[in-house]
Amino acid sequence: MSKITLKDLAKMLKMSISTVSKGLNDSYEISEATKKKIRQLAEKHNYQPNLFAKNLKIGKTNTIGIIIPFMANPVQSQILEGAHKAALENNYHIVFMQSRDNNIIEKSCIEFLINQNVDGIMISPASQESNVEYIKHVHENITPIILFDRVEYPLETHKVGVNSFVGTYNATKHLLEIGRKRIAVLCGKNLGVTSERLNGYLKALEDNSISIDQDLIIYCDYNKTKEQMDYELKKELMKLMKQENAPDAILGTTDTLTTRVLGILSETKYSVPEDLAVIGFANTELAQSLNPSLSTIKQPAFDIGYIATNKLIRLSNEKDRSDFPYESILLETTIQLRNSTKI
Amino acid sequence: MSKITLKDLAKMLKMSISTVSKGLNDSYEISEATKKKIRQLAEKHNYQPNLFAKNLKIGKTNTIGIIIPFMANPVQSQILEGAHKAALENNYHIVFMQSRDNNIIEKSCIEFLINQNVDGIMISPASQESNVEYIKHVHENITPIILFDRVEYPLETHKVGVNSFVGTYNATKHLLEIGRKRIAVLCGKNLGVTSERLNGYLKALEDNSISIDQDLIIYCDYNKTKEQMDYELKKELMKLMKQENAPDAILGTTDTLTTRVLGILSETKYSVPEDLAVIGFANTELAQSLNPSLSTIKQPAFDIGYIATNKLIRLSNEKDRSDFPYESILLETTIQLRNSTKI
DNA sequence: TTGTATGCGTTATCAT
DNA sequence: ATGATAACGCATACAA
Repeated sequence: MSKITLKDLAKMLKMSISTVSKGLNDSYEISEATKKKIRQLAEKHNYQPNLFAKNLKIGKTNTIGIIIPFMANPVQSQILEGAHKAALENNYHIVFMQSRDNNIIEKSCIEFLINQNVDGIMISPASQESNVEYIKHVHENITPIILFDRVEYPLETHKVGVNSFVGTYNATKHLLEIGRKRIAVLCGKNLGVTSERLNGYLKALEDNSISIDQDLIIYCDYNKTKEQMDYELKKELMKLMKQENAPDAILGTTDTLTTRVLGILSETKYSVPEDLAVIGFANTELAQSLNPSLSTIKQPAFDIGYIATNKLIRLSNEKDRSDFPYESILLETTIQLRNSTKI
Repeated sequence: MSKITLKDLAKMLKMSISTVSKGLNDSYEISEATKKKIRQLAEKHNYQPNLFAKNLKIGKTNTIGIIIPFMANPVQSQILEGAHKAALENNYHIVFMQSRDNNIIEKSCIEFLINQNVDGIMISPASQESNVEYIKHVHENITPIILFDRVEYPLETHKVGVNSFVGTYNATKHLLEIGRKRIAVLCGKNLGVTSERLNGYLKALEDNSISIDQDLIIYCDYNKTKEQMDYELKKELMKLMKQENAPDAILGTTDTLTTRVLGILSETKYSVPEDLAVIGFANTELAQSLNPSLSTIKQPAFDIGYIATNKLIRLSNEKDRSDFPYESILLETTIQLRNSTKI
């Protein structure tokens, strides 16, 4: 029941190994008649080339590395699902690593992947300035790197993410349309996605002639523990709510922040959406199980993974990278309005 | 910047390739002095053996296959995280596949993994009777298979899952303690985990002298679409609620069912926990963001993945599998009581 | 204790 | 159009 090899096929066909190899690789040197015979026998025995031998010979691994912050996270696992599909279709393997939003772990992930001889790396950076020099060095000298998800990062390469600006712009616009005027916005400190998402919010206010109040912009530090983050966010929020000019809506710029703030609010006397309308980035199916159901900005996470992986695989096969200029692909988000922003 | 090979090291050390190889593999044939020299140089140049050459030679791939129903699912992705850690620690790779709860896809996943020459396969079966004969055949003749998560499946092998019985027993007991007597239970049709989880529920009722009402046992068909499933579950539930003897609590035996029923209830006039207390299997952090926060039976998903992977790796390295009898490891669940079951 | 030679399953170069 | 042979990097049986 052991694997069939070229040698086996050659013996059965009474041909040489190299003829069989060339036949299966559709070489112009082999006659159609022979190719047909070879293919038929290979098919019959379900011949599968030994990837280890092949890769050893070719010097490629047909493997790409993917570095994500956390895999047990709805967006990330959906991205991974898309990446998985693309890899499968191209006969590639994936080695995935988790940076846990930590620069040092991130670097060791990259080093590990390089040692694994991957043909390329996809990374969603731990932060806007994590390992910039090192990543640049790897990209230029060792193996191609492309960015996904968190694409606001100083590296010239392919980037696949979402149009953050439009997502928060539309969400903010919606809040204004239902009559909310004091919109608090939750941002990730040092997170690459923050600036564009904040810009969308600011532009929407500006376009609707609402003055901007810096107090309504709340930054949360992802480097702290969940408990610490929740505690600080709650404090900040409660301070605002007690002011004369209390907010009447909340916009979450990341999945994490959007879902956590709901838990925080449920512990307080403020109700959603009566006191505070809530909308934000969130990719969880659970949004509709929440009470009230949560209005969300949904990212095409699967597509991000799928497209990015295809890009990387193609890039890793280019002889000369300068032939193909780098692209930034920003997919559009979709807004799902539910009860948390009901008028 | 290309990789350093044994040949390079040998040249620098003025030794033969085989001496260096043996030295690095700590062979008894090599003197300590030489070993030391070899190791130092290898360390200095960060030598990493080429896995493709090594595997080609050894005939092992150092790769295991993992088949899960869906990866973008909290429990599954947490299991995968544990598996990932174990694999990393043992210098193994993971190729993961998704069966999408479908027997046919499941079979093709197995075939794919066999073609990849994996050293073993971990599987969470699509259903209780999916591909039984084929899986048995693979396990006995091709590559070892172990079961995780959904371990109620007719195959003699290592199994790593949770103690389903105790989980639902305790949850049911809790519902009784807070005074609920008419507990509806949501089950997955044809799902391996169902029987034990249902048994836990039944035993708890029995121990508390509550008579069993078959009408309160609701089966949901995982082969239908989400919309269809939701529709049918809602209908069933509403029918019960209109009866004289309406249920006053719901127990969900899977993550999917527990979270979905919340969404369904929020569309009705019935409130949680006043009309219906809700508790069930669920591994999502979001449980506390829900309103009311959801009481859950939590599975040690990370541990399941970690332990199962270690088991499989060890099993794949046994010369004679019969030396080591198969084990069934059932980890305990934990119950987190929150507002959805408040008295 | 160290070195030489062989082969794992491919692909590719060079005959024939 | 087909076949013999070398090489990829490694481990190992055997020779020295």
